[in-house]
Amino acid sequence: MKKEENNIFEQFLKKESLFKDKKVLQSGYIPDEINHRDEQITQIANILAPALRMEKPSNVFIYGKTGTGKTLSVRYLAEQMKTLAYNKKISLKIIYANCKLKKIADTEYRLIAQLAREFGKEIPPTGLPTDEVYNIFFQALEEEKGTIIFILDEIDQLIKKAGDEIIYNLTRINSELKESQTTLVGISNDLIFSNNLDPRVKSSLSEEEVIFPPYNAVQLQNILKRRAKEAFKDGVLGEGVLQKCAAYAAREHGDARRALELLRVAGELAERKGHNIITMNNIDEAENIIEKDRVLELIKNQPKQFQATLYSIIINKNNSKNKFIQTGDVYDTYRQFCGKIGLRPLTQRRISDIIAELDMMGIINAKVISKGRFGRTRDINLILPVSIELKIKKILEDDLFG
DNA sequence: CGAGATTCATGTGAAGTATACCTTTAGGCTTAA
DNA sequence: AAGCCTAAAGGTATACTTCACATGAATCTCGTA
Repeated sequence: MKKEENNIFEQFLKKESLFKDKKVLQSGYIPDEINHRDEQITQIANILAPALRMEKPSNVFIYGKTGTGKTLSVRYLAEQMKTLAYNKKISLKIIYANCKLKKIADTEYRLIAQLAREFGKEIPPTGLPTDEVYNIFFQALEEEKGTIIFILDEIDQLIKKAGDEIIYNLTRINSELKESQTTLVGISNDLIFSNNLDPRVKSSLSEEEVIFPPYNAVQLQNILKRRAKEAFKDGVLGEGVLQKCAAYAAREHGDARRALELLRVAGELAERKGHNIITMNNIDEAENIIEKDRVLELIKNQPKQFQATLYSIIINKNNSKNKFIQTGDVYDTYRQFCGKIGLRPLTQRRISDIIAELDMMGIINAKVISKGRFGRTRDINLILPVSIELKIKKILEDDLFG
C-alpha cells in the first residue's frame, strides 16, 4: 500500500474502454434514424398528423412482440411532434405511460392517477374515490385546451388485470371534453388479446391498427451494426460477433432490445476482463448473465409471501424427487416454513393464486391437470437452470431469515 | 366389457374482511389585535 | 376573532379470507353380452 499506482482504481483508469458511447446500447436510447420501420412510422405519422392542425387524430392500436421497435418508434414520433408543436406554438401534449410497471400504472386507479400527475396534479397513492380521480383528471384535460395524445404501453397487461372499462372510459371522455381533445395510442405485445375485448372498446380503440412484424436476422444485423458503430470504438468487435448476436435474438422472435442488451453486456464483460476485443464467447456469457440477472432481480423485488412460496417450491423439488410438485405439498411446506420464520401463513386459496402469478412471471411453470381419481392440481416445475436455482435459494434465505 | 356414476384434491368465482391511506370537518388551542 | 392543529368520521383501493361450487380424468359399479 504505498502510492497511487497501487490504488485499485488506478488500473481501471489505465485500462482503455471499449466503449465510445455506451448509452447508445441502453434501452431508453432513441437513435436519429430507425431502421426497417419506415412503413410503420409513416403509417403512424399519417394517423397522428392531424393533431398538428388541431384536429383530432384517430385512436391507434399498435401490435407487435417485444423488441420490434414499437415503443421506440412511437417515442421517436412523439419527440418529433413535440418539437414541431413547440416551434409552431401548437397546443399539443403527449403523455407516455407504461402500464406494466407495478405500483405505477397497473390498475385503473393508478393509471388515471399517474396520467393526472403528468399534468402536475397531486394525487395520493390511495384513498380517493375513483370518480374523484377521474374528475381531477378530466379537469386537468380541460385546462390543457389542446390536443392530447396518450400513449399506453403494454396495455394488454393493464386490461388483463383491471378490465377494459378503463379504456372505454378514456375513449368516452373525449366526447365530454369541450376545450380539449384526446387520442389514445395503445401498444400491445399480445396479438390475440384484443379478441377478448368488449366490442365497443375494441372498435373505438382500434380505429386504426398498425402491426410491427418481428425483425429477421438480417435486419437485426443492420440495426446492431449501426448502433455498434456509434457505441464501440473501432475494431473492438470480434469476427462474427454481430452475426451471432443477431442470430440469438432472431431465434427469439426477432427481439432487437434483447440483441442490443446482449451486445452491451458482452462488451462490458470483455472490458472487465481486460480484453480489447469482444468475442463470441462473451456473447454466450452475456446471454447467461442477462437471464440470470433478470430472474434474480425479479425475485428480489417480490413480496415476502411470494418469496416464501417460491422457496417452498424449491425445497419441495429437492426433497421429494417427485416428477410433479403439487399445490398441496407446496402449501404444507409453506406452512411449516412460515412457522419457522414467523410469517403469518396465507390460505391455500391465496397461495394458489400466488403460484399462478409466479407462473405468469415465468419463474416457474405451472399447469393445471386433472389426475383423475386423485383429484386435480397444478403440476409445478422450475424452469430455471440449476445454477440459478441455487442462487435463488440463497437470496431467498437471506431475505427471509434476515 | 363398456357406459355412466363416483371421487378426489384442488381450481376458481363471488362476496366479505382487514388494513392502510386519503379528505373533510369540527372542536380546541394559540395568537394577534 | 382569526388561524392553526389534531382527532374523529367517513370513504376508497388492495390484499387477503371465507364460502361454495366447478372440474375432469382415473377408478368404480353395474347392466349386458
